[in-house]
Amino acid sequence: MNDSFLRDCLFFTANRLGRTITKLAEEQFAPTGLTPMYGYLLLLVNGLPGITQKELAEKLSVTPSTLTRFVDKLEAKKLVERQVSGKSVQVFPTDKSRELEGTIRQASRNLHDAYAAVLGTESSDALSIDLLQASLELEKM
Amino acid sequence: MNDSFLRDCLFFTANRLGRTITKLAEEQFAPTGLTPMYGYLLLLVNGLPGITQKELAEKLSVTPSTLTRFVDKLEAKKLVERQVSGKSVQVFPTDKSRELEGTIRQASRNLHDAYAAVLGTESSDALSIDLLQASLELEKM
DNA sequence: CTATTTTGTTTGTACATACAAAATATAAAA
DNA sequence: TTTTATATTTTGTATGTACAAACAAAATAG
Repeated sequence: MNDSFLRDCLFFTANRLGRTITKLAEEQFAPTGLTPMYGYLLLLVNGLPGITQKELAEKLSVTPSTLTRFVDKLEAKKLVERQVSGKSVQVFPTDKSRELEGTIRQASRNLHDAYAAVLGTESSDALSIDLLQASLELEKM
Repeated sequence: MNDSFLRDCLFFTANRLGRTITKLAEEQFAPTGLTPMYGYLLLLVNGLPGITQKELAEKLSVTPSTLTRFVDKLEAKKLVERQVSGKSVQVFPTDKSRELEGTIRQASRNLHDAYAAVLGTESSDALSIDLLQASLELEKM
């Protein structure tokens, strides 16, 4: 039978890799007490205190509604603070999130090391760039 | 600030592309009345009548519990039938699903054409193969 | 041939994510 | 200055997906 779509279809292969690497990433991020997405969100907020939700949604390529939910959770954990500013909402780090910065960066490095050990450093880095490039082009459609 | 993880981290870039292409795929699959994942599941069942849920879960790289949910929905829509066989469950197509086969294959082609028009046929096909290869290797971990 | 283990499925629950519609707040126009 | 338009966020709701536990059937060991 013809099940070539299992390898030929970018929808399928991209989401498959997404599921696989999410699992690996969650393991590596366990010490942070956060899932990888929340960890990266915190890095952005720590690095750009006062960044708006709109900007965060764009950088992370999630919808504004999703971002609202993320910030709700981080706020509940006292990891960020909201400040309304005109029609935007700015997001600020807390002491607690600044303390987590190092742990998150370490988890991120561990994740990279883990998959690079399997896929090779060169090729996994190249793959990541190709993926970003592809999504940027498709988002323009 | 250092937000290089937005391009260097395979967790992030794979899932980003996954979100982007899922949206495109859902548009192209709209005429089938199914989301892409369900469409591909039906193609597998049509091509291998009596395939077990375990085999389907492996081919699609989702967990067995997820597959149960998928089959529940397709069964409710009269698009597949279950038949218990020992501790396994075999899944069979219905007339309705066989009628949909052509529509699904067309949607799949349209999806491929849509992203190939943006990314290039060669490079999008190569990317898809790289993605599958990467997930196969990471799933061995 | 019974007791234990393994394998496959289902169910309860939880989270990430999206879309559409509603709410909010500023900016622009009249 | 009141009205209208626009940008941002939030809320309601829905789907995909996972894990852990429960369950059922089969395989294996004693």
